[in-house]
Amino acid sequence: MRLSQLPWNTLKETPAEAEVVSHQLLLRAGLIRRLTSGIFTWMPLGLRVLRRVEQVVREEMDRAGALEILMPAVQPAELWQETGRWDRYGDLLLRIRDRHERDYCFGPTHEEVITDLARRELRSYRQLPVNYYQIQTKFRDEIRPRFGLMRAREFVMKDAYSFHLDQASLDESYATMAGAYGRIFTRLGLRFRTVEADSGEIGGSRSQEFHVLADSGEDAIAYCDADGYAANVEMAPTFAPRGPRAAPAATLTRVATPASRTIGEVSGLLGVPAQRCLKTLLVEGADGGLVALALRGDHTLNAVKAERLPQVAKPLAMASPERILALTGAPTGFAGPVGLAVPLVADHAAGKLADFVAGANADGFHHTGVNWGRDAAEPVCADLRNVEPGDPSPHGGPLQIARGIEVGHIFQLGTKYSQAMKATVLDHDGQERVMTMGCYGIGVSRIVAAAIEQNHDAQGIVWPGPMSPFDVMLLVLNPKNSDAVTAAAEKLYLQWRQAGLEVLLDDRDARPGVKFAEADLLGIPHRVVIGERGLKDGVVEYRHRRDGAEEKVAISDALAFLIRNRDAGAAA
RNA sequence: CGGGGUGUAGCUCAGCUUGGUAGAGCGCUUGCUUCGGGAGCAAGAGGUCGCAGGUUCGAAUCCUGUCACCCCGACCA
Repeated sequence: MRLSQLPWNTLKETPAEAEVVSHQLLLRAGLIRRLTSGIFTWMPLGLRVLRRVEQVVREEMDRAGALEILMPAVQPAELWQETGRWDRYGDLLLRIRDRHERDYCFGPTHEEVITDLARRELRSYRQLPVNYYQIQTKFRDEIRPRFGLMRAREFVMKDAYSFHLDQASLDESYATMAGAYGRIFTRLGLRFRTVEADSGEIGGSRSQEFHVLADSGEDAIAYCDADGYAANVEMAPTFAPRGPRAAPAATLTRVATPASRTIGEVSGLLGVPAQRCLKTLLVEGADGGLVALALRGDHTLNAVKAERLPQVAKPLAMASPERILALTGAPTGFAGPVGLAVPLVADHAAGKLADFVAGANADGFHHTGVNWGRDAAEPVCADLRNVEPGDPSPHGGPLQIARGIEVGHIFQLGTKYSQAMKATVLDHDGQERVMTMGCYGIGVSRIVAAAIEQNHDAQGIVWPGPMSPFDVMLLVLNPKNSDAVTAAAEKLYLQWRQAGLEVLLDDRDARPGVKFAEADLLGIPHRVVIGERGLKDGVVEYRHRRDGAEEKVAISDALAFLIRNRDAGAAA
């Protein structure tokens, strides 16, 4: 493609509406344009990125035996009423009415459509298993679209649905998909982690998320490189510290701690590290009373875990200051286990504390030298806290915590939809059997944003080779000044393309500085500069976008050199 | 939906408090000079100041309504 033929507008300044880097750079590099909140146009260069991602996804899905179809974007309400989601899905569903006053929605997902298709098409167990997929535009009417492509309302998604006679077959396809997903993100050149997701709903159902690692990610992931464990921080369990609790050594003492409500303040005032302070949180109980949750001062409460306690009301709700005052006789910040008249559950780590500091249930007072079993009842212990870096994983290795952007999710649906929609086949014995389903999604357009979040610098985007809009950017310096340079550039452009390289030729009559700056902004990994200077010596200058080191390459060697570098980048 | 903020040229923003009919930088057009990291000079084009009412001799500016967008929260594969 020739830049001289392309109306390509870059922005030197950051548009005010863009909050995150990926959004800023996508706009500045002229890859997308916003039409309205959460809805974007893909510009020529941006669309090439999207298409490359799609292509990798498509190839790996095909390789894994999935069958590509394309379902309608607009879906009739009747199907959604069958599964009950017409009412349950809520405002996320964009509803449309046609001229006959019939209700439709713009599909936010396609379980209903695919299950309807399956019940019509699939009749015999001999046709199973089957895995259909599509790459489609979806619409979810997000309450608050934000972060550009990261949480857009209209977005491109690859969704796949598999149908099986039994769980064993589903397990097999699920594993195949997990493998395919790993290959997809690896091929795209992204650093990612596969994490175990919530599998609480139906017994036996499994679910894994694929996260691109980036500091700006919305999800926190705990992982261990040593043993391969990875999970969403909400899901990662913590374990009781090994060994017995230290024996009480200090005496229970009431100390004045005026206006010290936070662990930080109390710890600072008394000179006791936060690890030896007890954080006593009061929450609404399932029976209408209050429940105390005790954590070590340096730990934080995990709401998901807390909600699993039978004593605790769902959803988790902190007690109001009024109820805390009524119970403890003190404002918030002074609660403690000594003499507290409500059930108490301690985190495993908090339960191992001895001679610790805790609130005295009196305004402006704490206790030091508190000990379980002596000053307060021996606590019921449970896993209540978020994992911290360095905590052991379930496999034993030390955990690290990183932020991630969810770009893929696979899960076993079971018979949730097939049951509701009576999607059955005849089994070997001629009996009707409800099919078991799996469901596998990839946020294709979100991958584009995630890739930028993970790969950028002060100059602009640094595309991973496989998803760059072009393999090579050929930058011609001052073409107007030299017919020889122009001729040499044209020759290379033709030759390289014939050899299968995708080349973006900057043949514009623009100043070199502009070309360099815009090339960096666009972020094509391999940049070749051809100018009068080098041409005299028969060389062009090569620079890799990420490394930044320039090297001169003989024009005659350039093609082989580029192909080698491109393939090395794709393999890495 | 609750809270906050912003709508002025393609983009980033000033002007609004204290009403007098619109500005800067970037971008765009033309010319000259320049030409290896977002050039310089000169001359231009471009805005019913989101929209609708109202107050006023006069409204970008004050008032009311409305729409859009952004941020925080709740919510959410």
